[in-house]
Formats: sequence, structure tokens, C-alpha cells
Amino acid sequence: MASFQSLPGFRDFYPDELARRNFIFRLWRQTVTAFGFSEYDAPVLEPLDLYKAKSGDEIEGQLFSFTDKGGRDVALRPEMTPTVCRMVGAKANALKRPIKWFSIAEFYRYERMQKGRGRSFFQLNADIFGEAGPEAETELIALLVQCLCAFGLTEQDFYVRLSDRNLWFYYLGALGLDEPRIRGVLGAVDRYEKYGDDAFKGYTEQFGELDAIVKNKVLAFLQIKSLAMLEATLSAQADGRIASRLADWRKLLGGLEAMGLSRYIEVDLGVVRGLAYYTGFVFEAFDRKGELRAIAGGGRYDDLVEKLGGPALPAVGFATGDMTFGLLLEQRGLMPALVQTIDVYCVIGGEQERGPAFAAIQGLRAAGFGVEYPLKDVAFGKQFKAASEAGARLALIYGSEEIAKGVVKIRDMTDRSEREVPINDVVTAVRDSLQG
RNA sequence: GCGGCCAUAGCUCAGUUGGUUAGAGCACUAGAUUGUGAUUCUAGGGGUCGCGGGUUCGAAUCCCGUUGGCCGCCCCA
Repeated sequence: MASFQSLPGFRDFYPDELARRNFIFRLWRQTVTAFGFSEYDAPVLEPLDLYKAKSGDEIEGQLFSFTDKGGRDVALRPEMTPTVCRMVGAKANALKRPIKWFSIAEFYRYERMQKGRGRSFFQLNADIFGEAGPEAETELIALLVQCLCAFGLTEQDFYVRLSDRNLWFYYLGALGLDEPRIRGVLGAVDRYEKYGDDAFKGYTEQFGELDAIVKNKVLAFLQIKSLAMLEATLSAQADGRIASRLADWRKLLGGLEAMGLSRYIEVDLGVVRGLAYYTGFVFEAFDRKGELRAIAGGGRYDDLVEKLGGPALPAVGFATGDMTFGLLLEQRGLMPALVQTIDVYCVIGGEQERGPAFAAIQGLRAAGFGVEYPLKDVAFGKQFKAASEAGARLALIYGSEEIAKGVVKIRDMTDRSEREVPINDVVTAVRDSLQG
């Protein structure tokens, strides 16, 4: 029994598991590239203050952090957003707008293991900087939807809940609440789905009982399921900010509708994404069955680049992780059987034939074909079995009879047909066979 | 950080009220088959029963601790 094992919450990726991971990454990358995003990368280790500045000191308990040999307090990155804000902020004036960037990277959080959550995980992060209007949200939500659809997931499998922290602020402000109270109410809203009326306990402890009329309006706001209901509910409000915000909503939902994506989108003001750094629209993708934690989440964070020392730069982004996403694909049977296959398996008769075989193997590999052969002499039967299991489409037979005739036998592993070609024409013959 | 359940071969699991040398299927390797891949048959490798301590003549089995895993709470950037 092995004396060592991987640390709690960390995963080994054996070849078949890495194949699944790479399958996901490949489709993500392909999709995001189709939307015109550029890939970037960054250090795994960052100054601890980068995260403290954003989220406060208490965040440290959830980080892998330590003091390096130079006395610097550092942390393994728990998310990409502060890093990408720093990078964009440093070169903001030199970057073409809109800035559309993405990354696929590993993150670390010192947390308790749970289904769909470990201490190390991978995320796709996609962000748009420099666009303050809802056009950026349209683009990102469309991208998020396509990142899921690319795997064969449909509106039967997932949906995106769309909400708006600004609207909550305007609405509750118009009802007479100050900012601390608004944040208190949003905290309750965040928990309402799970705890019902108990969600307001925290608010009551801090500010006293919430006025019954206000509370009913909050609960009514949570019932809103469409733009029409939103407009109807807010039509009474004279606030100009609300009117212009509704115009943003129309633009965002109109854009998504024109893209044919309305069936994936649900208006749901119950999503407020914690109380972190989000400043406007927020959205989260969930599985329809409600069995898993959120598949993806994102929103607007217009203040963060400036907060981290850059220029004022509006931004929207989302992230989706590999763990919950992989669970969803497997639940829906959308994870294909991924077998690494080769083009050609070279069957070698014995020591005498290895020379000519090796010449062909090297030539075929140099020409870009995937070629395998037995490292040691093995019975023919075994070699054909190995060829079959390796997924080879062709077997090249270098036997004593063939070599004596100056030919190589090419066996099509699919239909079991065989033909002989001159030994010097192997590369051409293989190319013809694989293309035909 | 808190609570519940769990831990036997690479995987899925048997293992009787505590009793001799801990088993099966799958997987892997080899042979049957020294020139042709799905089957079949045979054999083999692989375990200090998660780890440490205790009870006992005797522990995979009972008790305590510990580590790891699953699930829920907290949190979720």
C-alpha cells in the first residue's frame, strides 16, 4: 500500500481522467475563441494583499497562504478576477477596446471537500473590460449559454437566472431604506430560497423588524419572472434611474432574444451573488433538476479595476468550474468515451524484421501519423489484439514473407481487408488508406 | 470550524456469535495459439484488512484515538 497520497481535496488525473478534462477544456477554448476572446495566463502565486484588498482580512482563512523566503505574504490564487483586473489595469491605455479576455486555469481554496467542490479546481474565466452598457452582458451571457450548449446540453438541462443588484438598490432606496439596510435586505434575499422567512432573522437582529409593507414589496419583487412583470411593478416609481435601468434590461433581454437564447434565460431577482464586488447585472447558471450547485456565475464589477490600483474601467465577467460541470455532463450521459487512438500499428515478425519496420515507423511518425509497435517480440496474435485495442485503423505487417518479397502488407482493421505495397511506398500507401 | 455515515486487492464487494493460511468478479500479465484482433480455457502477480493503541488465549470483526472519503451545516470570491 502506498505510503503517500494526494493532499485532501486535490485530485490526481490519470490518463482517462485527464482525457475527460481536456475534452472539456478543448470545447470551452473553441467556443470562447469563436466569440473573439483572447487567452491569457498569470501566476498561480500572488501577493496575499491582492485578495485582502478586495474581500477583507477574513478571506485569509479560505486561502492557501504562507510567507515566502523573502518575507512576502503570498497566496495561491483562489480566483482569477483580481489578477486579470491587475493585468488589464496595468496596460489599460494600450489595449484595444472592448477588451475580451479568457483563461482556463487552476485555483486553490482551503475549504471542506464537498460534491462539486475541492481544494483545487479549474475554471474558465471570461471577461469584458471597457464596456459599460448591457451589450457586454449580452455577449457574456450568450457565451455562457454556448459554453454549455457546445456539449449537447439543452434548455432541458440548464437555465441562466438573471438579476440586477442596481435595481434592488434603486427599488429599496425608493422605499426609503439606507444603504446598510439595503445590504441587509439583499443578504436575506440571497437566503430566502433556502430558508424562507427565517432568512430575515439576520436583518431583524441588526436593524429591527423590517416594515411589513416593505417586506411584502420585497417578497413581491422576488416573484417577478419576466420583464413585463418587472416593468409593471416598477411603473409606479418615478425614479429616473429606474426608468433608464429598465431600458438596459430591455436591451439585454432583446439582444439575447434576437440570438434565439430566450429559452435559456429566466428573470429571477433572487440571485444577488453574495455581497461581494458586483455592481449591476448578476447571473448564475443552474441545472434544471436542481441537484447540483451553481454551474457558472458572473456579473458586473465596475469598481474593481480602480480599487486594485488601475484606472476606472467597467467590467463584466463570469466563471465556470470543471467539477460541477463534469458532474452534470456525466449525469446527462454527455461525456463521450474518450480513447486515445492511433493511426497505424506495426506488426513485426521478429528480430530480422525490426530494421525495415523501424525505418517505416520513423518515416510515418515524421509524416505526422500516430504509430505504435511492440517494444519486444510478441506473437502475431497478440500484436493484432494490441492493434485492435489501441484503436489503430491500419496494421502494417512486417513479416519474413513480406520482407523477402520487398513488400509490406497493409491490413485495414475495420473491414479486415489486406493488400500489399512495395516497401518503399509505405508512407504514401498509408496516407491513401487513411484518407480513402 | 460543526454534525452524521463510511474505510478489506487497481475497481466493485463477500468475509458467519471474535477462531487456523482473508475470498470472488472485473481489470492487469502470461500460456493454450512460434503468421492474423471480439469468444473460451488455464495459470500468475497484486493485501501487514487506512494508520496507531486497547480488550482477548486469539481481532478484518469489539473499544478508543487518528488520517482519509461521502453527505449535510457554515462559507462559496
